[in-house]
Amino acid sequence: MNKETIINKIIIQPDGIFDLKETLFSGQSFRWSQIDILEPYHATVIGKRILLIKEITAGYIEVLCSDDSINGMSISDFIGWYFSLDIDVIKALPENFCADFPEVWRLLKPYSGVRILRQNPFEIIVTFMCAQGIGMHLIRRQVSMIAERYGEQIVLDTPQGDLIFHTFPTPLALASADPSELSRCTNNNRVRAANIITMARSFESDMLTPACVLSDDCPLVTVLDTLCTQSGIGMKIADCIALFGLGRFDAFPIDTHVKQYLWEWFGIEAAQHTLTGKNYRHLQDEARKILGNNYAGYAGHLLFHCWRKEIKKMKAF
DNA sequence: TTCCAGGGAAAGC
DNA sequence: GCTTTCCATGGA
Repeated sequence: MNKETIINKIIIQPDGIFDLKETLFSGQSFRWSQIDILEPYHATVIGKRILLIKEITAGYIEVLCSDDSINGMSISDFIGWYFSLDIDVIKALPENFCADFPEVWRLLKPYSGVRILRQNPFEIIVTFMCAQGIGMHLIRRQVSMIAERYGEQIVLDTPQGDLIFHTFPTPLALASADPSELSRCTNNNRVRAANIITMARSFESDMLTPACVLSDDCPLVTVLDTLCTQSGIGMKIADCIALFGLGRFDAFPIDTHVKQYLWEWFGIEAAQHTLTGKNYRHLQDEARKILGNNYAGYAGHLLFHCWRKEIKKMKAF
């Protein structure tokens, strides 16, 4: 059993002026959880290191970590990269966006602090394979159960007592999992469990990793096509993997909420029709005309949260 | 009981 | 190739 202690306390001051407060952990960050020690923290495990966010204000982020580096980067550099603090997607929107959609612009500006995290590709693939046709709550539960059952336990030694964390399982751990046992972690969905195992074996044998590793050089469509060869990964999930796990901020996933705001906010008529494969691509093209190409997915994610919270009045993130 | 939840794949045209 | 139908599960 690994026992970790917090050895680092670091203050990060983003270059841009983001109001990260409250919005930082929105959405795709399924493995972030609130924990209670003396005051609210947010905690997650990156590789084998534990990361705690102690405080976030408009000007800085205070971070605690169990090591002085992660993935070969200093904690400060890692945080900047991990939270994509270099991206100001509001500024990256096309010039005429504000003039063309003033009401959306007004609603969207407070969401500029929503960050897309550069999360681990394998973890994101598994996470979004768990995300078909079910609610956020159940997605989170599946990911937690998978980590608890197949990940490595890490204990954090704190003055207030031990806290238990789990690393996300390696591809090998899931590749060798028993389907019926894994299905207990996937809402008893055996097909999903089998798909994850098959994917993990592909990942292990480098059938998937080239597209992931080389994604920066790889045309987006090639990355997506490679992902879609896996059973259990369709177009939407492939886009989510590219966006949240491969740093492809041009990938634009379309789900039921995105489809709704594409019609309600931007008047794209095709968004009233069924999401067939052809219509899905068509809607992406239309969205890129409005949001620009390079950060279409990033902007879409802000719009996604803005829509859910401001219009649909949903509380859960 | 019914219907929805950040879809996917098989069957059908 | 594109569209419609079926599938699967938990929770409100």
